[in-house]
Amino acid sequence: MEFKDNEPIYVQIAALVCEKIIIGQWPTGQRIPSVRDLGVELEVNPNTVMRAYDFLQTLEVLYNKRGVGLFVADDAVEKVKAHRKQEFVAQYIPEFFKQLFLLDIPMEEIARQYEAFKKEQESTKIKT
Amino acid sequence: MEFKDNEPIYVQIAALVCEKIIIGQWPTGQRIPSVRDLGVELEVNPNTVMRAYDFLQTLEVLYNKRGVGLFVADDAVEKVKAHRKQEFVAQYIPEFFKQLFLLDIPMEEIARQYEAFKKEQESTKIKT
Amino acid sequence: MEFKDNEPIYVQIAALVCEKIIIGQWPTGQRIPSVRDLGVELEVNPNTVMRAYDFLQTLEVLYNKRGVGLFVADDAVEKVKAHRKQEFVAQYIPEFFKQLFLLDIPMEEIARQYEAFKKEQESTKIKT
Amino acid sequence: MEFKDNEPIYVQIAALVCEKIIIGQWPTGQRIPSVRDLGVELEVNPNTVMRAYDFLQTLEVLYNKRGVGLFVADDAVEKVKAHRKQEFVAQYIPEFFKQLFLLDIPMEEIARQYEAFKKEQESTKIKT
DNA sequence: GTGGTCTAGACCACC
DNA sequence: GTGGTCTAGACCACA
Repeated sequence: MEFKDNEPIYVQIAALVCEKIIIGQWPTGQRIPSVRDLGVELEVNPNTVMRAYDFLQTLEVLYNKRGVGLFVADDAVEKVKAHRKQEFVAQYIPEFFKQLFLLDIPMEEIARQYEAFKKEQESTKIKT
Repeated sequence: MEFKDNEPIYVQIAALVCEKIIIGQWPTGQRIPSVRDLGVELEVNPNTVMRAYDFLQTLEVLYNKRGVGLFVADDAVEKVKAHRKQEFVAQYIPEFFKQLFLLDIPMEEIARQYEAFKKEQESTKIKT
Repeated sequence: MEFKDNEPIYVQIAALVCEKIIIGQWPTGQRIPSVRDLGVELEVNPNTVMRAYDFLQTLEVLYNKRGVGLFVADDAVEKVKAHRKQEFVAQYIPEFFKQLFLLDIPMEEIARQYEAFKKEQESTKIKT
Repeated sequence: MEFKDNEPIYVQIAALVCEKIIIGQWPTGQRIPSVRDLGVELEVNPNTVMRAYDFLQTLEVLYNKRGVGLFVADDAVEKVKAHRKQEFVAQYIPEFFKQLFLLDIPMEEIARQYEAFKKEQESTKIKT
């Protein structure tokens, strides 16, 4: 897998995991891939995967059954959503509005583009 | 001034300068503060300001009269807007849409909040 | 049963067994549950129980009658108490005092809380 | 420096830093040793020091001036004390009481030992 | 097998 | 100079 280089890899992995949890690909209560396995799959060092898992453990999205593996917490989906939403509202939105305002981009255009984006998403979802 | 810590300070300073140019606070053709002065004002190392200015010179938003100082280019406003818009559309928007989609936030809510934001901006503009 | 995750499970099981011996729930000379039975009861791997039993055998708190099972040693209570007390004084107390000192917690408060704790213990003991 | 081997080194380093902050050896607002320097002093890898510093940054006890170094937060002392006290009450105290109760150790003995401990502490303090 | 800790060494952006 | 990221590889306790 290819990563953006303006953000640490482990952060991107954490985000990836969160998405898998949100969309239900890694269900609640289930064991997730070991750091070694995911490391091989993503072509990164197991330590890097661990750092991502570590972060999600402090968020209590994952928990550890020792000697067994890491598992998705029961309320992981809500926690992830809450965390992401908070970040979104606190950081993304203000910056977004500022840019829109300074660049004189009408909200209608954004809304139109978003409709197109949503359609695209749903069509790709069906394929998967 | 306090800076966000998820972005290099010099980038934030460059953005600040761009905004001053867009809103006309630093008009085209006019000399801008020295790195030392702005460094003192923002409480950062002059080198950091220098780096921001350098960056804007490569974008040809600022130009250098040797021994005199840095000046705002004639077509600075258009250049800045073009650059920012390109960045905004290419990087910001896709990520923004993705979050909106994953978190099930309706576009209508965003639009509503933006109206409030615009009103606030205009009222503070008058004060300044 | 749920275990603390800052200590190996087998150590916690060993401690649990010791307590049962101290309070007389598992009297001296008596056979104790098999690793399988206790494993089922505590919802852990039998191997983990085995490890706890092994540890207590090296302490000579338990002894093995081959083909029959594990039994509580005759002087188990004294041995356990001696062992625990030694550990308590050597490791726990110094750390405890250090914390108390750094955090400016008066000994009187601790003593008061302990009285409350004792009362609670005795009242629950009656119920059981 | 020598570390206990029943606890990760980085945790012990974090605790060490906290103590230095509490007793005022590393005052509020002041820069602390670089990861490299402290690594040399404690004879551990800089990465290990960093992990300790990292942890204290998430607790907002330390903060980062980028390219400059790490600094002790303004309210570091209170934060550290609050954090330690909470841990102390939630984990240490219950275990402490339980042991005292099971081992029939009178509170008076503990209190007496603590007095001795305090005197020793204060006499060593004078030397330093 | 699992996660976790630690080291050594490299590279980076930032100030 | 600073912190931060990443890798490779070793070792460990735990289950």
